[in-house]
Parts: sequence; structure tokens; C-alpha cells
Amino acid sequence: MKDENFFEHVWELTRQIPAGRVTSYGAIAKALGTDNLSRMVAKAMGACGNANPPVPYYRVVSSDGRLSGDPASAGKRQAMLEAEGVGVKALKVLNFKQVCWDPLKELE
DNA sequence: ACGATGACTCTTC
DNA sequence: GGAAGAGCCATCG
Repeated sequence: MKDENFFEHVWELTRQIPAGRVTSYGAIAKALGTDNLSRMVAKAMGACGNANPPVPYYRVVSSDGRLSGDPASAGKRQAMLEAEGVGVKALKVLNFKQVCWDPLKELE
């Protein structure tokens, strides 16, 4: 399954996200050289449950710092982020500009 | 093979 | 600043 290859890249990058920080699907996709595959990154998040070790997908949000997907899942991620020190309100990351983590600039 | 759908993003109104 | 439309790729009926 070559899809897993792409997924693994996403997961690997996601695991490198420091605690108290969040990144966007587009940023991850761009880091992989496929900024237009933001949707696939989202799919990878949905499939991260199949990853080992598990992936902190709750640190991955949309470009505006908002949690997408099912309210149940999103709310869960919100609680996780808050536990990490990231302020989240109404499924949206507070001070997103401060907590935003760009793999291309920060990780390089 | 075709059309519709989606945890996205960007540009334009 | 919020809403709408178009673009993108992979998956599903």
C-alpha cells in the first residue's frame, strides 16, 4: 500500500510537533512537497489510529487553527491541546499565531 | 469509467 | 471580516 508511505510521512512529521504547538494540514503537506494534498493529510489523520506508535493528531488543525471533523473527535482534540497548554475555544486554537509550528521553518 | 464527497486552502465578493 | 466559488487529489457508489 503506497498510501501508507504518504501517511507515514505525515505521521512522522506530526510526531515531531513540539508539545504546546499545533500545525496545519497544508503545512504538513507542504513539508512533504505536496501542499495540494492537504485533504490527504486529513485522511492520514483519520487513519493515524492504525499507526504505531500513535500519532498526536490532535496537534494538527486547519490553516486557521480550527479543529475540523466530527465534533466528538474535534472536542477530544481540543481537550488534549488544552492539556498540552494550548488554549482552545469553540474548536479553535487561541493565539494560533503563537502556537503555530511550521515544519518547514521550525524543523527545516 | 463517471459523478459525488471530503478532518483542506486560496482567491474574490 | 464573513460568505461563496474554484482548485486540488484520493476514495466510494
